Amino acid sequence: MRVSQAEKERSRTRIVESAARLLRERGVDGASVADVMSDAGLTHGGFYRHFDTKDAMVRAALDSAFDQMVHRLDAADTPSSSDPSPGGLSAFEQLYLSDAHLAAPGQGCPVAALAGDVGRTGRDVRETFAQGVRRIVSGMANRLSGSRAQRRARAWRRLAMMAGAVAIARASDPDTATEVLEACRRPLP
Amino acid sequence: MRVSQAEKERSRTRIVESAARLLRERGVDGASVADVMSDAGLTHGGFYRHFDTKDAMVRAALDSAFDQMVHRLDAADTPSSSDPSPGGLSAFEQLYLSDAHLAAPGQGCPVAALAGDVGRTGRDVRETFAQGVRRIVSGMANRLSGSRAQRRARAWRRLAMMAGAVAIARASDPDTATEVLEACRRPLP
DNA sequence: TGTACATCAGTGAACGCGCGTTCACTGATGTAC
DNA sequence: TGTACATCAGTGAACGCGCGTTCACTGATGTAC
Repeated sequence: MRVSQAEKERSRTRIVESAARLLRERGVDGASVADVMSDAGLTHGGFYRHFDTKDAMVRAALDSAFDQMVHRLDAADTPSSSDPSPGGLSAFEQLYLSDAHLAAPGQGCPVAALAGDVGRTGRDVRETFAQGVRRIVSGMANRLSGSRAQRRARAWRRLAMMAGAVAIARASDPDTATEVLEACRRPLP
Repeated sequence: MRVSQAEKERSRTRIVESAARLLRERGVDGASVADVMSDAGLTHGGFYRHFDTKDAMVRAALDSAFDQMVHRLDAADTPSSSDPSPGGLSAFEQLYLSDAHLAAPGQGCPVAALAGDVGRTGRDVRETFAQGVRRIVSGMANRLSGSRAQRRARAWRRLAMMAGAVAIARASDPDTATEVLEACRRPLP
């Protein structure tokens, strides 16, 4: 049942998109190769026609998730419209700290969902993750004011706070989740 | 080979301490019951004389890890010595954002190490986690100035930022790790 | 353009392995007299 | 205080299960002539 090259490429795209969602929802260990293939409408046996190892799939899925995130950052904040007041939240930051983001990890930021998991994986996956995080930070820094170093430092602080807040909120009860998100929605330099 | 009640209690303490370390080092799925029992100097078969399920062990281990963290917060920051300058870092925060904390997750903050994992576990574990997080936040808030609500909100923001920063640093390459930690060491209101 | 054949995407069974949990067993501890 | 016996902490083998990965196979695709 060989399929065409174009069909194979579409399969690979579906696999990566399924992986990007399931990894964020269930974690690196919780999203099995069989789960991902099944979600992509395939059987698990064909997996190794697309990736050498599960790790390779994780890396491709992280790239895809970070692509999605950077795209959302670009869409939410045009450089001119953002940084509305000193310390005010940009549109991207409001989305990040929203209840919708809390409830939909599969479509959300891979930093909030997977930083802990990735910290325990191999060097290659961490390299891929770090590259993605730097893309988000660069995008955020571009939309801030101040010197280059100041903007970059502020972007790091804001991303760390937001990712930490969403991770804590997801790991807690609803009241605690509301409290941490609410606190992080206040102005920050 | 029954052992005395006192010996059983000592076994339980060793199991919980091993679990508290291994969970933070390897994650909830990565630290197996057999691993933990072996680390505590026992065989895995006896595990269920101490806990009904692995989940119950995770909850006890989280309590222990949060105890350790709150104790360290108390030791590092006596209420009078902290909040040295507006926005300055307390001794606890300096430790939190240190390279030593980065390199020793097994002895470090369970929020930075396990928030992602706990977000995917059952309600009981999340409840235990939330309780621990609130203890840390209360401790931090006590050492800040301003109104009660302001102190609490600032404590949430700082904890979220620090936990996010350490998680990102552990999931990245050394250069990126240094950059995010360095950025978060700067003053924050 | 048509034919012959090599390639290979996808299938489904199977591999060894480690997981959480259970169980029969051992023998020191705790208890009842 | 000493004896008889029930309790149960800890051992090590075993359970079913799902994991990542491998493999023989199928048959449509791609290629060489």
